[in-house]
Amino acid sequence: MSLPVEQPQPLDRRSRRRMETIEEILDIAETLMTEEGVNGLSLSEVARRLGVQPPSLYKYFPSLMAVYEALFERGQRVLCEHVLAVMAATPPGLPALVAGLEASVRWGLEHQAVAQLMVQRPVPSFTPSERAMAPALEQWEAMRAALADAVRLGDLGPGADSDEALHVGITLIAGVFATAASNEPHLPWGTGRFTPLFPKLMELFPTLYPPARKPRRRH
Amino acid sequence: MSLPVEQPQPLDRRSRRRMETIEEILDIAETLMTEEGVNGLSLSEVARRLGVQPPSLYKYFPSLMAVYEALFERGQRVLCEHVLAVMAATPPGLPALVAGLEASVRWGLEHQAVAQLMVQRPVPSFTPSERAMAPALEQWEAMRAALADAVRLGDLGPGADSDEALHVGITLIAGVFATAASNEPHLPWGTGRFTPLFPKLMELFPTLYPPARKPRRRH
DNA sequence: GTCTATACTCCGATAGAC
DNA sequence: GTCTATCGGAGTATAGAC
Repeated sequence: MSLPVEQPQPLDRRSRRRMETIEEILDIAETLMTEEGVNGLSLSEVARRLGVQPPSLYKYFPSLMAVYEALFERGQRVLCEHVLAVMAATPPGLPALVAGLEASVRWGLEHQAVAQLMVQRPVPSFTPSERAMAPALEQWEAMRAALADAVRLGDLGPGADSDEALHVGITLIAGVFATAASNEPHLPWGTGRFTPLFPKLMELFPTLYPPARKPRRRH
Repeated sequence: MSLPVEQPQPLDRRSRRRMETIEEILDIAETLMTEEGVNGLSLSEVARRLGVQPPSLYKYFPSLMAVYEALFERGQRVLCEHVLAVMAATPPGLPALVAGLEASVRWGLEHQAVAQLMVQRPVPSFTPSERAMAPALEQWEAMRAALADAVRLGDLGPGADSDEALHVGITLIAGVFATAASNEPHLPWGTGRFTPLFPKLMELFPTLYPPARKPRRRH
């Protein structure tokens, strides 16, 4: 997805320091949203924790909404890279799909505040740009391709090569995320009442789209 | 659940007028949360729309948090009554369970703001009281009983008489609610990309808990 | 790029007259 | 039970000195 040269590093010390500050601002903002809710983000409090006066932040972000936008964009980008990497490291077809879905919901639970900003719309006055949305589309395309692979490899029946099957997957991970985040936000994956259900929920795919012949991956 | 005499009606005109005002305040608050987000609720704006000055509201509610509490309590109570009525009017066992789950998620989509207040915790400084929570427990107990019925009637295997199966149901409706509310909040039930998946998701129950013999309700 | 100072808006809540 | 007046605080954002 990205060539070896990610950022050509034409950055002088000044620019690099500036980017570090921006990242630091976003990290503080993320912590703050975790503690006070997504709507609890305020530039004054960020400035307080960063150790500067509020007006200084306007040298880095032109408005509060710009901070939300940057958080949204960074979240989508990081999540997408993570999910694509996990899927690429997993056997194609149904295993890759399941691994990608699990990686998504686990990342969401580890970054709950940003995840809420990304999937719900808790700040009505904020609407993400199309550019910030792009990684999400890329991620869904990858899962859509995994469904097609699953059909081709005989993991699932032909009906699974469909947007409907993708939406089933999205609905299932949304359910695990919502229940776990609301009821037991601090438990690690695999413990508690909801995240252990994930493997069982994945059985819905072969139920809804049964393959004609039995799956190939029988050792 | 309630005897014919619900409220003995010992209410004089004054008390009745007062209760009407309280309901009106809650209705306005609900509309406001729908428009501006759950956090967008403000007593000043409620007063503006009610046509009074902000201090007047303090004759009905001692604080903003008390309004949240009343909204939460009313939501739980109304939802619980609705779900229990639907389940009682449906054949017992798996059909009643599915009907109750569907009624829950449909009610949530028709009252999205209150539903978010009830299941997520978008206002960190607000914590509902145990009393306001009680109807929710009653509702889960009813669904738990429906699962037991389903096992007894042969709709599901013995493993379905479990909290785990209940959590599967909760996770599924949470997923439909989250995806539909976020992506297509204004579409009626049964249209769009997510709510039509509900019947398919319900197939997960017999998949996870297959009955020994085939279900009885073959006419 | 940081600061001080400030303008502006909004809110929750209380006191007290009527 | 309504109002006016007010306190006290929060926030976003801008202007301008250094």
